[in-house]
Amino acid sequence: MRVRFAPSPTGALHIGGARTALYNWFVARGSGGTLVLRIEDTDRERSTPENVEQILDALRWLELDYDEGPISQVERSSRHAEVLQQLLDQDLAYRTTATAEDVKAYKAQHGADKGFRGRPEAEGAVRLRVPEDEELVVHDLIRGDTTFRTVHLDDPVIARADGTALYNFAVAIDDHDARITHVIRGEDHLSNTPKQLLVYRALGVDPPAFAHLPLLHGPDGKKLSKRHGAASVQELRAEGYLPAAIRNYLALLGWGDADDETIITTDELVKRFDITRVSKNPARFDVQKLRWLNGRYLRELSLDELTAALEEHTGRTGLRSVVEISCEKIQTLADFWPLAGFFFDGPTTTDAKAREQWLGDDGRAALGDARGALAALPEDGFTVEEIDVALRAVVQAREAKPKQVFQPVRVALAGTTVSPGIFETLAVLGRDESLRRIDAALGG
RNA sequence: GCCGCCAUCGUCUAGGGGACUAGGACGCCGCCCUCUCACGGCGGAAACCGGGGUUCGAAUCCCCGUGGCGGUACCA
Repeated sequence: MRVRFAPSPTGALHIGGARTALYNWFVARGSGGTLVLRIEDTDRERSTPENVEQILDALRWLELDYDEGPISQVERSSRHAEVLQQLLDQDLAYRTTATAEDVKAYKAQHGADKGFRGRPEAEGAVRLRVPEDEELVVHDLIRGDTTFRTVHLDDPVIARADGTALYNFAVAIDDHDARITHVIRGEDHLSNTPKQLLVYRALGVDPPAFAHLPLLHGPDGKKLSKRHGAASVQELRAEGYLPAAIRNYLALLGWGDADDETIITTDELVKRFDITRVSKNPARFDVQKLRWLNGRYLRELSLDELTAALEEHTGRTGLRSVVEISCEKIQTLADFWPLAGFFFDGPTTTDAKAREQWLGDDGRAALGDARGALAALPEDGFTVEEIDVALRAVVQAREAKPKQVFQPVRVALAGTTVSPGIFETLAVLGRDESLRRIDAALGG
């Protein structure tokens, strides 16, 4: 199999596009075939070299490698011109100056469901001749057969007046020349397929196999955008999601097999993925589930791996001991700093409500007792076990509930009521720093 | 408007005529664990869009309706 992924290089690799890339990759890898990249860059306005590079970078980050490409439509313009002239010579296509308004007028006269047929002229855009009334069947690996009648189809413009090729024309030529066997793309291309089928016919070649993926929407059913948290792979990366988790989540967004499992390794996915089992319904992107899944993947990393990932993400070093005690509390790399930043930057989050609740008269009294117990511990005895014993003794002595002692300490150290385990936090912070922070809290 | 695609819990899905008191996962709720938040464990609420057929029997097949989405560019 020769499968091709054709991103539209607008800079960001949209999540829907990432899923299409992933499915293409599954099919290519699963069949021992080849993944070819084809860049849809005939619209030079937005397809800058920088944008193309950003897409490739996102693909590499997701670890979706391609064997060939990128094929650039712009670079293939002479080939497109050659085929165009051929179709013109064979009278399979014709030039016309008819505009969109002319097409509208034509329909007003002949009926809205009648496709536009133009009159050949010496100049103008090139339109492909569409058979008068014939049934064009799109065989789709996911949807089965869809029939389009050519009467409804306008003669499509395949090249501008200046001779440059348009998408529906270029894509067929490029895919054929690249010997593509499988075209897997978004459902928004389904209606374009009959036009491409006509181009293949004019070329006198067999079309590839098609599979049209259902579209992806945001949680509200609308088009996915930044408003929904993230719309591109680049944004997911910035928010600290792992490539493996994204691959797993995206694989399941529109596909599932009889096993119905949720956490599946990429290797297993490649083996199991079956394009014919892809869902026909549009799916909604649910960040909640991705977060959960990402948390599962995060917790499967070794301490060293997670530390390295977090140090790269935060740009800080020396995170290991803190990572060790907070790893089960984060779902993305971005969750780490808000939770554990206080270890390094001090209790900067001034949570007034927390101070009010836990550092009132009772709290300060408990904190004072806790300070005494902690200060009694030797420098080299400031361990989780010893701190545990010492603090629980304070709880006993005060005939208090554990949290009545622990929470004031937590607020003094972290500035908030949420942190890793209090004994672990104290041990990692060390005796001196812990006492310093407690004194600061008591003094304020 | 015209052409086309789609329709199972809030979300992602399993299901392909009897195995369905419709299964799993996220989320939600409750309980357990517990120093907070989590993690983990246990339990719960929660769906076949509507109407007609076909059939002994329909979530599953057909038709209509409704709804959602896509295409309808000298964009891709």
